[in-house]
Amino acid sequence: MLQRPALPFSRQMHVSFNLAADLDTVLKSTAAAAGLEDAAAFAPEVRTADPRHGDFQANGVLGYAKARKLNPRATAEKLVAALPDSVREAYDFTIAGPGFINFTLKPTALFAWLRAHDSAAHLRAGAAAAHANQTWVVDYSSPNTAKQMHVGHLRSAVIGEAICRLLEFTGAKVVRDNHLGDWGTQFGKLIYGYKRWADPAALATDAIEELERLYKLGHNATPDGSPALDEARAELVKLQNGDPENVALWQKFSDVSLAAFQQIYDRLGIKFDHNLGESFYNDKVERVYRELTELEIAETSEGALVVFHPEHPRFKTQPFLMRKADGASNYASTDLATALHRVEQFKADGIVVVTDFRQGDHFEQLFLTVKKWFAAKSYRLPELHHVTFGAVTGEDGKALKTRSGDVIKLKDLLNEAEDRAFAIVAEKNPDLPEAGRRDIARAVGLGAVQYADLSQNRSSNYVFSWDKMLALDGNTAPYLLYAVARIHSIFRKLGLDPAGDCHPLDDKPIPTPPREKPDVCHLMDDKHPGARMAFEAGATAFETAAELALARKLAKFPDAIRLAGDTLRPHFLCLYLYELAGEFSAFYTADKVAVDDSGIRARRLMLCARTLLILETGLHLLGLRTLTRM
RNA sequence: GCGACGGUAGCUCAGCCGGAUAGAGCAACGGUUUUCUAAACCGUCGGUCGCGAGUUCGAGUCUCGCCCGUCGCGCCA
Repeated sequence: MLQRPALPFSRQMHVSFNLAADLDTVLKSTAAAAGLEDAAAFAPEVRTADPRHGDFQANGVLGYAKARKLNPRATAEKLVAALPDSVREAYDFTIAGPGFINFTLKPTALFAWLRAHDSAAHLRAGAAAAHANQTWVVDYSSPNTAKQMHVGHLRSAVIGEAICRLLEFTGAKVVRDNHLGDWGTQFGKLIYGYKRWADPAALATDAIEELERLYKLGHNATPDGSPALDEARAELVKLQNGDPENVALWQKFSDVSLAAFQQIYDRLGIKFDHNLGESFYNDKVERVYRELTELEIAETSEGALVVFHPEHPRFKTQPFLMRKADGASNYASTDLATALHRVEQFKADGIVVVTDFRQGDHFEQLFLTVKKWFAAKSYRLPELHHVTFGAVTGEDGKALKTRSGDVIKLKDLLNEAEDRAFAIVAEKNPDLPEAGRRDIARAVGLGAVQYADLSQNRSSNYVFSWDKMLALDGNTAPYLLYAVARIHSIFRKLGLDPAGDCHPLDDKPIPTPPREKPDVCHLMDDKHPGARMAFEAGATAFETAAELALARKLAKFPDAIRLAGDTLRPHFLCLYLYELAGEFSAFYTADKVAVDDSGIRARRLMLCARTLLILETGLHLLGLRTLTRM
């Protein structure tokens, strides 16, 4: 997997991105060099360590030695004795306890890592090995058309977008696909209501609001068993049979819905590549029925076409119902067609579907079915991931509702976030002009909502609390944004540009990182790339506890990215960024940056620049906008 | 009934392939500002990791049983 020589640090100024991964590789080959028996089976298990013990620790010796009835400490000593110079140059190491090997980066190696990873492009180039040359389709948000997005749509959108960005950062080509709920029986009632009571003025001002009103009217006018319900069903049949008038209405519903959704998406930094809703797969389900029937994966049961999985304890009797007894398709059939389309049209290596946990059974059955189907047909089988998340509840533990008990519209929720943030900004920073405060409030308010959703393990329910998400203490967006703003402030005061790279995720191609940097630094000048870090020239070695703690935390960024990307759990990145911001705040308090000693000042500016780079890169990966002041 | 997810400090949550003395924030109490944004920092207090067994050098983490909560389980998505 690693094509580069696995040296954590070498004289060629080549520095690995993920130090832990490279250390693991080196230790594995060291085991062979040290003559350990069965060395090929030795797994070093290098991971980031509690800072009290060092930067990284290798725990693998214990399990390895125990399985072979060896003395773990003696084995560890043998291994350590054979460590190559590359490791000796870069790390101090000790054997501790029963046989842990602790590695602490030497300040020179730490310095070299920070020197090398000085731009978003370099960070991305380092991270891109994980999903290089892969295409991933991410299916998220996926609201129903002709309805408002409400608070229940927040998590899928926010988590999905963060996952897209993580996958892109780790090298994947990402296809963002909004699998809209744009087909179904509700359109019969909506058309019924629309044809009788549509208000053109209301449609012009807030179309979605009006469509919701018309659906309710249509629904209330067509109780079970009524002749009106038959009429509504007739409208649905006409739509399904391609009646031009109803198709045009349906198209209008979709168009105005998408326009309304985009207003939300714009605020959350989301832009879909495709909006292939259920309707798109109408003419593609026949093939699914045919192939699954021919393959005898599907069978008829009680008039419906279903799939059972005999090898599965539950799904051998719990059917996957893919065509209703009346012949109509349902979401199982369209989801099967969707999987096929993503593989055939997008050449997906991975598919990620982001929905709440209640759909767990459905996707488990879907994926089991897809695996059998694709295997039988020799279709390429992508990685299939159902990314689930828990419910959003109020502080009483119940579903989030307005005071009057209605569903909270997402639009209103985002507005309230901005308003609340504005009130805080106005209080904390009254000197700022109105426009500046508004802009800060937008970033802080929306960021707070996004970050609150992302910072918690997505598997559990999450308690929505304005006060907690907008707090300046703790693992919150304002705390992180404040750290970013303080760093900008330092550079602003000194008249310096922290890197000219304040928006690290702008659409730049992933470049091959330049490997040489000029030793001679020039005055800051945008026309001389590579010279913009002039303020770092003459930086001396890190000395203070706060400098070292911050520097060491910075070098753990690759591990956070790897963990979040591998598990599709953005909260690992959040936690890292929070800890990094904490280290920075401690450093900021303990060590003044703008000191007279040029060497000290240069190295502290370098720490500031790297902290800013990684905080901003990380926050942008989460979908947040960062600020230069707040 | 079967299954998924959750149960860790008073509250809200982290805790990666089993690893070292289980960590944060809030709340409570105490301290820090002629210095780059105090929207900050430092400290103190706070634990039967739901309960009980088991596996092992080592369990919050794995296995089994039980309790509690949320949710899912045939024609909604």
